[in-house]
Amino acid sequence: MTKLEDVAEEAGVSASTVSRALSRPDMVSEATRTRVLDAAERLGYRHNQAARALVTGRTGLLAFSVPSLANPYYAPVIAGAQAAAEEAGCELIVVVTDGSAEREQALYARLSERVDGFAAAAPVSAGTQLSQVARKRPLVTLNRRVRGVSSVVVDTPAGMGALGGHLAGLGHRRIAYLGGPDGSWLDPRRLSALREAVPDCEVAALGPYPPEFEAGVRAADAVLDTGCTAVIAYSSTLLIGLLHRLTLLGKSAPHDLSLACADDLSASGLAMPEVTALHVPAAEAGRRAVQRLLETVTSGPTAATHQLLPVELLTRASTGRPAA
Amino acid sequence: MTKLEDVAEEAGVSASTVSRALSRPDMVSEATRTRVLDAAERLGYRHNQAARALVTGRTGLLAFSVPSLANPYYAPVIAGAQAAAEEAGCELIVVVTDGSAEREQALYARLSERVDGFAAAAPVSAGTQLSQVARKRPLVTLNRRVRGVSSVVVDTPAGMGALGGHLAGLGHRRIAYLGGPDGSWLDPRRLSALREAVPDCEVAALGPYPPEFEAGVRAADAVLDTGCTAVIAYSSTLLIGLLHRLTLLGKSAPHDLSLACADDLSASGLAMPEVTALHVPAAEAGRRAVQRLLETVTSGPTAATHQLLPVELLTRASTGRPAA
DNA sequence: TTGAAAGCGGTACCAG
DNA sequence: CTGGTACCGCTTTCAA
Repeated sequence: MTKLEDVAEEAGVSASTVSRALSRPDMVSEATRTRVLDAAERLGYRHNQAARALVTGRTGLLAFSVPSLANPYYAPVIAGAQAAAEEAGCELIVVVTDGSAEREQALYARLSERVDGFAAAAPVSAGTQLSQVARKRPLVTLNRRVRGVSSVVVDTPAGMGALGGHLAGLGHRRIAYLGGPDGSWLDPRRLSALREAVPDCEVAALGPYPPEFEAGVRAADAVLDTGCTAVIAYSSTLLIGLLHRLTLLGKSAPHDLSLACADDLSASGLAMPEVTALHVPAAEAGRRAVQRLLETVTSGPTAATHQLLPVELLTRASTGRPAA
Repeated sequence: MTKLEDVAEEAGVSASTVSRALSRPDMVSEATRTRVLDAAERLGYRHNQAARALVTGRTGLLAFSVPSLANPYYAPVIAGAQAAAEEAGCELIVVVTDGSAEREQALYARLSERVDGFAAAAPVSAGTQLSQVARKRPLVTLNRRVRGVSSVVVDTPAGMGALGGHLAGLGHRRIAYLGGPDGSWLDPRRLSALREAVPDCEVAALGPYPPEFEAGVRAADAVLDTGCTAVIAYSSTLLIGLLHRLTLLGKSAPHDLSLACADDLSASGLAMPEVTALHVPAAEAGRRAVQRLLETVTSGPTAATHQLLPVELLTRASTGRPAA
């Protein structure tokens, strides 16, 4: 591999100068800079991250943990995170936690000396544990807010409020909410927001359900049993399963039941069955989390920031007035 | 951070001895080994990967590329890969390529000096490009076979043959195959295998389709237009979309149409609608790919190996005799 | 079997 | 603004 010294020789300067020209361009004269950059280009020079990490203490690696990859929700989140990391010349180590606090803690322990920081999507560890981690390493949580830890949260609770308002406005008085998964920080907040938004309605909270097609299938009968005229599923895969089963039972939306989803459907490539849903800026959330993480990494510990990303209510054909 | 020297002091030996005790236990005496291990334990010593990488040239990082994370197929694949990497003390850098050859090449260029090797799931780059990469860095392909490059391939073509035999045995003579995605190496091989297995049948190849619910919805009419009595979808999400649309049209399986999936349904949490499908050892495939990669990394370049993993035909209620 | 010493490829301080 | 030099933490000769 071509190293600094090779470039130095090619450019007729010292290794230190090459290092500066590459990392702090403003510390060398215009002339040498171009000469060095030229030489580096000619030789196809690339930084040796290990060597750099050894002296700077920064590895250029970020850990990004997600509860699961089976939920398509995280596909755009990771895409956004990856894009942000790449722009900063960093790489993402994606780790799946299966929604287990132990696995989360294990990964913090295992990786804390290998990465510059952690982004944790929907972590289930105790708040105190997360604060602890944040004291040792830069940490940003996604869809979870902990005192003293920077976070990016998609405001689905507000979206649930809007969704509730929409349904109540159509005349619904009994609404079912298919919640889940266990340990979710957002889930109870969505439910509360919904209840507050529709004080005149009865809200039947069902669940928890995993974000899977089959869970939606299973949930259908429970939903019908509640006698609700509208149902909100917290995830798109859940909704699709529900939809499937209801169709099989000869129920159609919005005629027999209004159907809505508290999650984005576009990740599932779902526009065809026109389902009322919340548009969630998932890629943006992933991007923001990593950007914020990089700020902390670069500028050292600062006061925690909490970003709340708005969601948009997309009213479509699956919701309507309840049957008399 | 506690370093080698700290442990050395604690154990009353030199740093070199600690290094040996930790990395080549058989090179030190029983007594010192335990003493060193004790000391290391006491101090909570952890290797500094950067320092180690600088001298050994091995980073303990593996790149794992996948076309997409929206397809739940890759969730177990990555889980298996991650487990194998973790057992070897390595970390996985997961990169999404969106099925683009340029992005694949870009990632090889970007990462080739940062990782010990590459595992590429369903890469679309030209075979010559992949061979080229393999010459510079250990490379294992998954669901793609290239001369001279180690590979792990799930034998879905054989599975398609079995599926075809099953359908033909039931009396089907016109079978539709919903294929995709573009650039897939396996896809044409599955189609050929199907055709060979059912020489008496007419096989209508539809597609390519992306592995999305909505694509399945859209495909339904095309399927009905073919007048086929059975349909095989290449991915589970596609199948679910198809199933939804067919149900909506009042068609039921297997009465109106036999339905099968060339992909595993369990990743989608799908057992309820009893769909005939291939069971694909996805986690095992991911695990094997990484294990083989690690072998190459450890033992240096050896002859390429090609592993073919069998799939299992799960015959369920969605397939039956065609309606007279 | 063990210790001393020489780097691995960079960065950053210190003179000049 | 530039070059010389001392490390960063670990592995690996080379001697003892």
